[in-house]
Amino acid sequence: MVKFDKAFYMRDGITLAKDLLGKLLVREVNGKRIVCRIIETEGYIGPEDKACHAYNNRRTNRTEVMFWEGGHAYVYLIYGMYNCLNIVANKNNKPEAVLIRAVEPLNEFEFLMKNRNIKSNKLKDLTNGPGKLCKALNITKELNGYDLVNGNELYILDCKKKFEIIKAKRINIDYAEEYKDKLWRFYIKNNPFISKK
DNA sequence: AGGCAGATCTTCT
DNA sequence: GAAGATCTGCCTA
Repeated sequence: MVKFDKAFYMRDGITLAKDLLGKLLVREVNGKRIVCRIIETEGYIGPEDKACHAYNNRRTNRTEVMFWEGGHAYVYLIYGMYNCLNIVANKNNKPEAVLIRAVEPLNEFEFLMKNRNIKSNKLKDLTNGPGKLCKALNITKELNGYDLVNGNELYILDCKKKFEIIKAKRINIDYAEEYKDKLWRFYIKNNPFISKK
């Protein structure tokens, strides 16, 4: 299996959101190598997307990484408690990113359980949400700006497995006016690890 | 099966 | 000072 090169990430955020489905997200930490399949994503494309943190080219400490060229990790804290992992897309100064909303764990289940520390012992509760998967995979703001092309702590591998893609509205962006109804959420049909519906 | 409160804190106005 | 790309446990039915 092949690690993606820069060119894979240097495309628009919607195309990348679709193309990341089914690919393998790899996290190396504590001497372990955790492999997950990406099941659900959302595209955010500044500056015109009102749901995007970089709407109207808003460039701040937080959104800075979105303006970098594709292939970096954008990790931010949400609701004071949870981290969310995004994959930066497109070229330099095109603030676009793909939110990873859900993944399917393929190994190291006990490690993920321990990180999550919840009552449920169901496998599907481990990583079926953006905050959940970050906690399970030990992804924090230390990885903000991380280079997915050259790094070995977090990266993405190709996978040729086939599946059907469902398009849907993005989640929890009611403030985004006409952009809240864009079908920029994508997930793999019939996969049990979807975050909602 | 669905609704709700609470946890918790960075970011930007 | 308010809001937010969320999640969990507890409650009712």
